[in-house]
Amino acid sequence: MKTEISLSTIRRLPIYLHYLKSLDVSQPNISATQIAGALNLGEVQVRKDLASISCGGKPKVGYEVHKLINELESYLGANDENSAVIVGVGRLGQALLEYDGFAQFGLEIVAGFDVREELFGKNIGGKPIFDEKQISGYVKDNGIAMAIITVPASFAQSTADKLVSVGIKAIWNFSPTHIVVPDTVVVKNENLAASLAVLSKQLKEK
Amino acid sequence: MKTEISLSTIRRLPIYLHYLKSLDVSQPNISATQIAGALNLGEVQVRKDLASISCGGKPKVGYEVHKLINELESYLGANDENSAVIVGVGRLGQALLEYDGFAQFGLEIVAGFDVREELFGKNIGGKPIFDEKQISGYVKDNGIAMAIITVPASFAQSTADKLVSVGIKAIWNFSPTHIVVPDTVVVKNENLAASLAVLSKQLKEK
DNA sequence: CGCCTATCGATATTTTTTTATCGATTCTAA
DNA sequence: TTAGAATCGATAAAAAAATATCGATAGGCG
Repeated sequence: MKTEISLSTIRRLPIYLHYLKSLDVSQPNISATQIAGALNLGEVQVRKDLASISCGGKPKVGYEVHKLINELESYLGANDENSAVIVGVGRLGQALLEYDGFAQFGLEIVAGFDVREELFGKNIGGKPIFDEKQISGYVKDNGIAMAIITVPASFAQSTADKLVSVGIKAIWNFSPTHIVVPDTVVVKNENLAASLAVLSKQLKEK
Repeated sequence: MKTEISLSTIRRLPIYLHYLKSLDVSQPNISATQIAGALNLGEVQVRKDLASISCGGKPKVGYEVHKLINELESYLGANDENSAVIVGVGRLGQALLEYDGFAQFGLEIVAGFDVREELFGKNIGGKPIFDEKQISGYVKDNGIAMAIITVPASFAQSTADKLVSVGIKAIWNFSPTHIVVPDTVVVKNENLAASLAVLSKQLKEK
């Protein structure tokens, strides 16, 4: 199927992938009903989501688990632009550099950048840390398209501007501020405090 | 106005709040048009969102900035259940313990829990770290309703089960696994790797 | 083999969210 | 003091997402 896949669907695909991988290998097939039950989703929704990336299951037996995993991985991971850099190697930046779940999606954080001299040349999570001044060269030389911003809020927008100017096309911003970028660039503002506030709000509404 | 506020709207409220706070104090009023322009949203959407929590602005002049901030803060922060604990004091847990943006929403992370003895009694970000065995008592004694899970994936579900059993009502899960909880509990699964994968996907679709 | 059940995929319906339109209100200024 | 522009709030329309319905098909079983 080749219609446009909605963002809501794309967001659920990694969840399916993860769940399928957690299954016992001895289970060759799985039904949408079962997936829906395990993940607390509607079974029709699961079928629709899977229909958008899979070539289909069989009535009564469901989908082949390994085939589905392949299809999900190839959809999510088939991506040339899969390297990212981190700007701002504080606690959070370090946590992300050491986080080992990215590879599952064919993604890799390849380097960190900071302004603090004492970090230059260090290795964190096996990734080198460089002087922030070198970002431009590094990004251009290596054709990097994605960047993660974990600098203090007051530097977030200027960092984003700089990244955009050197050719970054996707930004994941963890600074507690909302950055604005040109339409040609994809940005996800991840405000942790705001997320917790929303959760707290949901809790209260119950 | 007292109609149910949609989750999409609630998610945008912290963004408005943050933006308003970033404004020059000398600006007493602001229009939906201006907010929409700065944040890249539709101006009607901004008006509708604000209408749900504010008692209104005036034509031609817009909204009063300080009043709007108050209204947003009181909506987002007026919450008794505003203390959270963190389970799993690794890099990410530490980063969150030191993160200072939560107070803005009237939220506080009050303690961390881990299984590693060498952490017991330590202070991180001014917050005490305890033995995970003490969670139950702590949560009950202090009436904590929210918990953040930053343990390795393989312990995430069991940690969640335990938290639910001691009375936690909202869980923010950072382990790269999808946890399932009873309907009475609010959960947000925050899979960092999956988020980056989605961003990467969006980038590719362009 | 023929019936029953689980499940798929497609289409239709409902609900939710976003966007557009328009009359009413308030300020500015001639 | 009246014309004009900016902006609000409400209602309507459109778009997107979630959910329900239903015929078709594959396997199990008498």
